[in-house]
Amino acid sequence: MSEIKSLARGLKLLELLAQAENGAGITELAGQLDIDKSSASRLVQTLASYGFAEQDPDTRRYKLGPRIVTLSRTMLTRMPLRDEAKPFLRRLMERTGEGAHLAILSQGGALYVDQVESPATLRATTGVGTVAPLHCTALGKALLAFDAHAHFPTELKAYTPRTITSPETLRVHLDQTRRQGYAVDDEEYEYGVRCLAVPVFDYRGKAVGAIGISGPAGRISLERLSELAAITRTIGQELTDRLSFKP
Amino acid sequence: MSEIKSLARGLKLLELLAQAENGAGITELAGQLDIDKSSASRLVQTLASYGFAEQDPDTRRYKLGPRIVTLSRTMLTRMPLRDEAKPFLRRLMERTGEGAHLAILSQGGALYVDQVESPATLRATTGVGTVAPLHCTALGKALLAFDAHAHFPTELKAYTPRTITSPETLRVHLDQTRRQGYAVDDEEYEYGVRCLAVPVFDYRGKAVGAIGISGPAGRISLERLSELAAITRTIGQELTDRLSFKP
DNA sequence: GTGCCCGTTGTATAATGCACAACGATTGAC
DNA sequence: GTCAATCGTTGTGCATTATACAACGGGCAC
Repeated sequence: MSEIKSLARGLKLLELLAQAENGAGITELAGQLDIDKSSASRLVQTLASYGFAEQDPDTRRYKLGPRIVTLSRTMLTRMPLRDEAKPFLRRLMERTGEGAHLAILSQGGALYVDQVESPATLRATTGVGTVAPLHCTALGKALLAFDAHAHFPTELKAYTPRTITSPETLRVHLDQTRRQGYAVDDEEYEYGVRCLAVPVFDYRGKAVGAIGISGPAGRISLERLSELAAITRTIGQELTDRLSFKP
Repeated sequence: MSEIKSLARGLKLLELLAQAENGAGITELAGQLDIDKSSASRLVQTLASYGFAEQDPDTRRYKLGPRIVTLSRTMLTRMPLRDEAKPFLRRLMERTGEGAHLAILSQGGALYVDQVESPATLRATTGVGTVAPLHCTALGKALLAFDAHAHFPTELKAYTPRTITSPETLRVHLDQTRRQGYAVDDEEYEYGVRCLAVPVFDYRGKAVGAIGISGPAGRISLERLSELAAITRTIGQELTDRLSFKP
């Protein structure tokens, strides 16, 4: 049980550095963690000596270090699901013409772990590493509906007027999602952006992620929706089939 | 001076987890750091409780956690150079037809922090977060030649028969790079891949990064080299100009 | 079933991180 | 230009805390 306190503080400092827009000063950091300046200074120095933090030579303020970017990449390249899904994401993009994404459940949201951008000039781009809410994105809904580990969100924040904010409505919506086998985000997270997503299962039948497309509502029209859903479902099923032979 | 020991150990554990291909066990980790199993267990538990590590429920082995990917993204989005460079990277890709990259000096190499992929089916893709050697890549050479903070590599590892492995040759080569204002990697890092890069300077005249293109040697032919170099130099200069008004 | 190896947990001791304080450096106001 | 205030860093004694040792419980192979 017992956490290592100073390691925990160091990690909290990393999160604070991440939140700070233009870096953070030692005094400021110490205040937020309610620890002494000297402790904060030494902790951040340690982070810096391993490349996890960096000091601006001019302002003496600290920010996140480059080592994190490196680690992130090695983590992503070590993710088997990502390798398996890549060609299917490409196909999904080519057949629909829209940006394709792969997400997993993480940190109470949908974590985007890979993408294939659409060549169209007008494109909805959600970068790898983003955590999107579960209740108003297609990938999120797909995870929420099919992944047993997903916690039903306690707060349904409204991002647009179309966002579903009532738990009952969302539950009904998720039932429908399960029945039809794919999830839709109809401008519920961002104005003018529609998304479609389907879950992906591993050899044990457990949902391990979701793939989907995302694009301007003008191109992903309501008339094309069922056609695009069919394509997405097919490719999702193919990926699931591929993952069935992995144990 | 004095490092916080347990934080340092936690960070070392992160690096070990990054190196481990298929996750790592506690005993194994403890052995590599020469600490007790119990310490390693508690440290990794702390990492896990903040999402920096993750335990496979089946094998009980640990691997890197998803929080790192999130942090990496926030760090990249907070990097001003990246925002400034993005449109220039796009232009570079459009005018040359090759994949364009932005790199900074970090961890003794060239850290790729952004890219715009070529639409061509045959493309050389080096993902964001990769650290490439300085002596045999165009971006690396550009940084090595123009960034005063760059340390001359102690070991010049040969990746292909064309890799420059002699320090004297490399110094002469870097002099030439400085004179002509752009760097070339002629299949010195990867077979069949040629790259071109130019440094980018901030308002103080200090090199803060490099941008360049990378593609199959068939398309980046030696005849087109000077033409492509001119384009890259021009766009690099434009980005440098843009950064001059930032203080 | 039995022995082995793994990850986790309890505990006393000693090492380590912490609070307080002082120091140099930088910034801003007058 | 001078002074004061603030910031980040560094020393140091004390007390908290991380650690090593040991024991435990579970999974796996034989």
